[in-house]
Amino acid sequence: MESTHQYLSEHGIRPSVQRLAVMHYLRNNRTHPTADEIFAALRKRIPTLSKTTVYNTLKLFVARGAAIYIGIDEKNARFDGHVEPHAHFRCKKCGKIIDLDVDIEKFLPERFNGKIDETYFYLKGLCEECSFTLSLPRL
Amino acid sequence: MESTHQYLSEHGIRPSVQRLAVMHYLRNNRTHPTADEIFAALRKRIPTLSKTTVYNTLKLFVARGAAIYIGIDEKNARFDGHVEPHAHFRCKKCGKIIDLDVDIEKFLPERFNGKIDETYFYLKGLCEECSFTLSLPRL
DNA sequence: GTGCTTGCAAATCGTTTGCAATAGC
DNA sequence: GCTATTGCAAACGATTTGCAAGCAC
Repeated sequence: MESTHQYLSEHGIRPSVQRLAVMHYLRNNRTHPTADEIFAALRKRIPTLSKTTVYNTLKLFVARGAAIYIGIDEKNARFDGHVEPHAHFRCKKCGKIIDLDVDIEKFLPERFNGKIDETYFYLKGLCEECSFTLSLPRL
Repeated sequence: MESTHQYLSEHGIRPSVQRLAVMHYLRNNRTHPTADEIFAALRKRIPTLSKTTVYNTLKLFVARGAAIYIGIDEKNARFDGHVEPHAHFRCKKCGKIIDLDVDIEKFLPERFNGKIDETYFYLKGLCEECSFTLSLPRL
């Protein structure tokens, strides 16, 4: 994988210890974390890190197209450091969010006279593990 | 259009002045309003209405499948009283949210071993009016 | 009267803002 | 030294909660 330094640089984002840490976390943990989850995870290595900086940094990343905002969870904003178009699935039992390869391009409406430049495709239901668990007989 | 009374009844929701008003507003104003917008609009006719009731009511509608939650706007929850699957487009200039007929069924992922039971397709960009306005020469 | 519904006030909590301290060139 | 960045504390605002009063059958 491309270095985090280089990835930030390609998006016109000056590196800092905090920014590198947040982006590295996003790109190496495909869990679609909340700002708070990122904060909790990085605080161990960077004890001076503040939640404000995590929020500032995520906002900067999204503005520069280096990360995407995921609105699949009604409670919290979630973020993804992989910006190539793809769909997200959220399990209603375990809460896990999974990336799905869906060719979103080919489903854009044919007759629409505006200009579409962002697409979000969210799916909800039961993930494989949770549907399997539910199908087991009660002990 | 089907009566609001009947629509609520079909979803197992007991009618009340407040519930009828909220659902009638949702089904007759396809603006995908926020709880606050609904509250502000109905307060005129029902001066005793409280925002808590609007929230309670919307939550009940979503739980019973009589309305859907729309997470396209990062600031507020929005609601739609039309529950047949369709996509939503939000103009980044004027903020308007438009319904789009997109056959969501046809682009569900083929190989996915979980169970999908909710789909949300959100598009963002410039609506027809706003892209036209932007293309005009400055006066 | 019993259970459901409403609505007020207060609490909650994710996120933003103001601003002074700090770091990097 | 100057500008960008960080981080603390306070503010904000949408939504939720606790609970007492009101309504319906």
